[in-house]
Amino acid sequence: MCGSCQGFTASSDVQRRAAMLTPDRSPSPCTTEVTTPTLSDPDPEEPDMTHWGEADFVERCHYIVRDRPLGDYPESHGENCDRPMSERSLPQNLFLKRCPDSAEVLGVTSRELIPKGTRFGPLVGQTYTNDTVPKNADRKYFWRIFSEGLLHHILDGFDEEKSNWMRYVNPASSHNDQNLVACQTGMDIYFYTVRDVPPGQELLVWYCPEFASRLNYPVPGELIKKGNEQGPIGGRSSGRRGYRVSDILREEQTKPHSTGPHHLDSTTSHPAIPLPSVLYPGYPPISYCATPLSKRPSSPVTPQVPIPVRMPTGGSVSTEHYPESSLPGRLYPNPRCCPYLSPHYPLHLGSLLTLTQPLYRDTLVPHALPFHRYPHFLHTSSNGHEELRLALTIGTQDVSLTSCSREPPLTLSGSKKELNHPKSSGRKHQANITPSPKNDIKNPIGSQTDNFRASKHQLISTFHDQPHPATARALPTATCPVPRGGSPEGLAAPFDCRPSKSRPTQLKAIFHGAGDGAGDPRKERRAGRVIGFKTLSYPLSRKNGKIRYECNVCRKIFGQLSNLKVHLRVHSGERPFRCQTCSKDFTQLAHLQKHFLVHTGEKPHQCQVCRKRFSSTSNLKTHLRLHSGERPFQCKLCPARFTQYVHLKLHHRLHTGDRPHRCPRCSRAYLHRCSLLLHLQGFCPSAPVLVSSNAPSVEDIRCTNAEIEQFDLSEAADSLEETVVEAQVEKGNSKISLLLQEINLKTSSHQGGTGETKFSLAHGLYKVEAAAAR
DNA sequence: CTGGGGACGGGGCCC
DNA sequence: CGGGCCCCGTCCCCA
Repeated sequence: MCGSCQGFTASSDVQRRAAMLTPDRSPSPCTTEVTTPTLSDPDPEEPDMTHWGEADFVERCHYIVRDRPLGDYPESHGENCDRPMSERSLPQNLFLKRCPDSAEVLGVTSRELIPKGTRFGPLVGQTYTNDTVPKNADRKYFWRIFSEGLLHHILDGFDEEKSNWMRYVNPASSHNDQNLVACQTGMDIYFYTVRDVPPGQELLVWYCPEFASRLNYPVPGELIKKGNEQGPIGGRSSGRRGYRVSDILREEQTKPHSTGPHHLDSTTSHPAIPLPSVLYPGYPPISYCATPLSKRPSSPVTPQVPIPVRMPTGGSVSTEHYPESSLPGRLYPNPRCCPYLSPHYPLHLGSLLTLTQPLYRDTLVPHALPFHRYPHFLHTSSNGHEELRLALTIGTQDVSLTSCSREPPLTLSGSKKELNHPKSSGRKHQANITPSPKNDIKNPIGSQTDNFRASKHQLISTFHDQPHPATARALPTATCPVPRGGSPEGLAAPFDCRPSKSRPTQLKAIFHGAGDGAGDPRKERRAGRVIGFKTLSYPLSRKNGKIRYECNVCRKIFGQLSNLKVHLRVHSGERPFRCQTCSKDFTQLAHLQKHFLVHTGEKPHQCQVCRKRFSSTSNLKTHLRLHSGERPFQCKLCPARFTQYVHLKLHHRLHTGDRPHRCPRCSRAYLHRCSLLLHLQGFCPSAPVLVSSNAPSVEDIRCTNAEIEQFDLSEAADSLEETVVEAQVEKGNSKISLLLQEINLKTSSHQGGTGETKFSLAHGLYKVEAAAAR
């Protein structure tokens, strides 16, 4: 590091000093630098900076002081190089105030005048998630990082070897004492001086108003007031340091939370971090993402933008310092517009997710991804018109995310849906979830994709819109804990960001759309909003006094609405349950649970005869036929019988050559004459095309012939054939021709009315007429 | 080709 | 209303 850039030199002339220093936002090889004043130079009449928003500090801060490189400490200080990382990171314009007896660090003091509007940081510490935060963690050094109003992760400065000097900065207990404010920028925390700090003055920090608001903490002005109201707890030794941590924590842990639905995790001593409610499996983890990144197959898609995303495996330490500007080969997004790509990336699901190279894929696939489990991956740019894309790999699947904040109104045809988030300050955004094309084959129903994307994003947005549940808490005063330093967090409110119990309600709402009338299909219809299949009205009918719910896609009838809703996933392509091990998605949790037995090797179903075990009851039942001798699937053309239907179908192929009823125009042949007759009722693709509005489409013909094929192999065809043959014998062939004419007429009149295929109608009529012929 | 088994999709029903 | 359980059906693989 060059000498000219080693922090400030002692001088009272701020402007002169600043002119010698590095401009803001410019990467410098020096770690301690100060920028030239910007257009918004300090103004003597400038309003109180303690009321600035975080964006104001980002925009208007004048100077940047970076940490000292870790290897730099011994040379410059000549002190004990055995100091922990936190001490070695101290910039040269600061010094540590130590206890004379024990050399224990008591605080951080300015070595020289530090001008107003100087930024320190970012804060470095150990990163915790809900899963990785130790039960007995000392929360005194906890700093909470928020995203979209939700707790994102925790930075813990407790470990001196895994944190920087900022851990030693004491919290301010009054507005008068405060000279630093803490702001969150992106996923980092910075300290800004809100007044000139003369040499020898201790740095004292409190949250900026925005930060305090997120935490439901008092702003400094209120802090002292509340502290006075509360009165001392155990007295104050320094007159500045606030509150006895142990008392507060003890109180917090024994006192039920009075606000909101939050509750303590019964299994842990600390409140849990809100995480997506669906985290599956609940089984013991078995080597999630065990494959090292280097061994993963590289993507065939060339990354367009390299995004450095590190996903440490939980509790990792961030010891690097990250300039805001880009470095060659590594792109660091501007935290102001893309704050979520910070190197201090959240470690949620760190053991479950692995981020590899970014991929931009715009192929739309109606293949559901349970992104509501990873809401922290979806963020909106602060610029309402910008689009932020994230690319990542979940399991083995490459996914690109597109987040944009401007959306056209919702339409049925799969366009994007406007979202209203009542609790998100009017912010609107949408995320497009785009799995890689390698899953395209799973569900090639393109028109449903956008609908699904919209609904998924509603899910995600809902998580983001959870109100921060931290409880406002009066701050008692207390003696100064030793060692000193620590976050204001450690002195104040409990660490509690539980998922809201109201979440299911919100989840319900998002499936039907957000905003007015969300969740109410009637209101949705009135509002003219329809989201995919989920909000389509469903025809209702009554049978024996019970409501029957009909799928208006395939016309299936369900006795319970919940069954219909699950069924609709078949059409929407939604597969909300993902196996974290192999990334397969399922429509139902039960299916995922069954599937997971594949990974665990568990076979819970045992044959009581031979003790052989099976993973599913179905397979056990099939197996039991071997013992019972039951062969329910009999060939119609020979005495062969089978234990499984699939074997009968394969067997039927042997008889294909024996199909006596051949279509004179195409290659199709049938076992039963009635099948051929049905085929000839307008479903032979080689038949002359009739110019008629009722003429079936190519797709109709294909589907119907497939149905006829199935019917031909079924027992129903056998019985029907017998009946019709009997009718023919009794009443002559004219009956058949009349019957077929009737079928033709009626299918024509029904077509397009109910969505039934011609075959099903014809088949039904055929049966009716056959019964009548008897 | 047959037989056996594994895995999965989907619906019904109950709580 | 949603989750859990059970069941049936289907596809696929392999010996």
